[in-house]
Amino acid sequence: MARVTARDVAEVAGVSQATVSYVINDNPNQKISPATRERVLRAVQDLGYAPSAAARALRMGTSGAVLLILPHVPIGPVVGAFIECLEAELKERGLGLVTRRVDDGEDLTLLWRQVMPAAVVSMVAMGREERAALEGAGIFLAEALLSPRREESTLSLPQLLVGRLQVEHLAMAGHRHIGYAAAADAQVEEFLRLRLEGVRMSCVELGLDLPDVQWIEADAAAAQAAVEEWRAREPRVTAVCAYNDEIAFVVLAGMRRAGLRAPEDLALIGVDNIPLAPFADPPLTTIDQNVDVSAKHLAQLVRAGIDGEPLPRVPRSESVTLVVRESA
Amino acid sequence: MARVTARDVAEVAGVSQATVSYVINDNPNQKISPATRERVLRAVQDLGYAPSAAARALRMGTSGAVLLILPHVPIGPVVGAFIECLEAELKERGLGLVTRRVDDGEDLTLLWRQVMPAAVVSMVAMGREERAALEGAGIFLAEALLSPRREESTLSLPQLLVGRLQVEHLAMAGHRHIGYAAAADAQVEEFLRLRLEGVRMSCVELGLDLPDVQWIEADAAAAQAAVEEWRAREPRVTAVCAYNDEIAFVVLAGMRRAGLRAPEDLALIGVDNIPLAPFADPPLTTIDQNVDVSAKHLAQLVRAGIDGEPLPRVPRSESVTLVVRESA
DNA sequence: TTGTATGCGTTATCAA
DNA sequence: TTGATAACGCATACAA
Repeated sequence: MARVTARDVAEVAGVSQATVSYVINDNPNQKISPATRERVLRAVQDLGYAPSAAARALRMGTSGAVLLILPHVPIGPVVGAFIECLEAELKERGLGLVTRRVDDGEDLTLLWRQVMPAAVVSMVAMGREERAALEGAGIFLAEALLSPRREESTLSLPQLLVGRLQVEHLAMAGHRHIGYAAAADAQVEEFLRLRLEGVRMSCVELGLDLPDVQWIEADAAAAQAAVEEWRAREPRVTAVCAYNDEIAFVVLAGMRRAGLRAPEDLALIGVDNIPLAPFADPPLTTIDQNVDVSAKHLAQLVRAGIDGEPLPRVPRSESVTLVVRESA
Repeated sequence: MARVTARDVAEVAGVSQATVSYVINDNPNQKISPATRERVLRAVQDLGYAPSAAARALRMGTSGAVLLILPHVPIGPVVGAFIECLEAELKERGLGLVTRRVDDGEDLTLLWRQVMPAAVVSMVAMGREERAALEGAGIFLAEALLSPRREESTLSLPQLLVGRLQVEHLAMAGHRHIGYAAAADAQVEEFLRLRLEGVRMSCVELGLDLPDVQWIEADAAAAQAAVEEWRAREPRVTAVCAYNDEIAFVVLAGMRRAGLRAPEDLALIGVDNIPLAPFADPPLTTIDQNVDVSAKHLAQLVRAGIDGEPLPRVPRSESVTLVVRESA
């Protein structure tokens, strides 16, 4: 059962292969008589013809796909939602999404040269030459970076701001001595660094002590120890920023073991607003990164970039919002 | 900045384009002198040459990728882990993974004809002709289905068993009247149906009453109402199977509002063993589907299938294990 | 309105 | 050991 090609279709329909191509692609500067079109379409149906993506890509110089380059972070609810949303948005615009996670040393050039995407959405920073090469190849680049950059097509996911918002909320509630619950996972090191930096900056600006950092393993007993460290400090830590909501859940488990309640004994604020955050005990106050709107913006950018239209004005920096529940 | 082709490399290296191809692919039945190979490789380096995936795919008749076909379910921690693991396993074997989520009516044939994968891993059932067509096209098919089928290359993710295990554990603890916390999400309908069916079957076999089903929205107050319904039943429901761990968290939140504790007032068991399960209050007893071992098996199957080797003997049905913590 | 012919970048066959 | 050459399936400029 060999592959059905446009030639087979042409033969059955009694037309030339070119005509098949015209019909398939609704080529605008080729008028096709309704009768021929009809015959061709029927033949396509009958034979179950599907154009070869490879041949098309080879001919067109691009696969038409959008390549999403992700750093090697775990795919949790947030990254999942981001991919899901971006995928949906692009699909609506007739674009397919190919997702690739890359390791640190990996050669990005090789990657996009292979995939031949029409556009690249990257969450890892690309070097100067890399960007030039992409431009030269006619591939539109949209970046979604943790550290902001002043480019038209770059929007930043402001991790620094995330940290600041956490502290501001706690300071507003009168806390002066805060702790930081860091994730002991090398994969998220970059995120952690920036969020913690944001926390530090904010502490300095607001005249608070620097955060008291504890590394949290996925273990309630260890978390309990960390919590007790905070409580034993002089002066005592009264509020904690968690790296994310998962860590916050672990901290809550530690507090429970220590017989402590949030926010009375120790206030707690997370990041991500995962679906389970409202169901923590107590419901988790957290920072929402609104990745769905980022995805929407990215999709708009990509769409315009591919079509060569002027880029829509999209916020340089995505909005990050505080979600107040009960834990802080 | 036009694309760097094998011809450019050949020119720089002072050899023919065919030679470049030989060197690149380590063609076994072509001896290349070390000197030539060296020159070619240097030229490749200098020009930053990367072979065109499209051209290669066109020529070879396959893109070499593995196509993962997923139903349109939300990408939570479990599906995320599955993808992640499968991706890693395949990468280890030099295979790339292309993930596609398909809607219900979507034409799968079109999909694989376009991607030209070397193998397809499908979580949606394929029709008889579809499978024949794939075979004809020389594409290896491995299925990971919810409903088992007796094929060599099909392994089932036994959702029925998941439900049974939940009930068996509860029955063992002496519960006779159990409730079922169903997810009110149309996307997971298929999973829900099967898990619930497993619960029903097990109830019948063990001589328990049929489960008392409550639909749980993502809302603690609503969950509280559901919990109180169970408690008001005559005879009273003493244990609940949740559709998954997320629903279990919601039920726990509802119980908390109702002033009830697990397992004393109401035992609770989830499914999935998500990372947060140990940190619920109380820590969640649950069923682990071990998707990582499924992924491993699938990767083995795919590898053998592509290489035309005899398929490794792999369990027809994946193992599902009970993880006992404190909630039941 | 339709058909003919060409090239996209590879790999692989065969002759040198 | 190497090089010329022919597909692979498609889109399009150009001829009819």
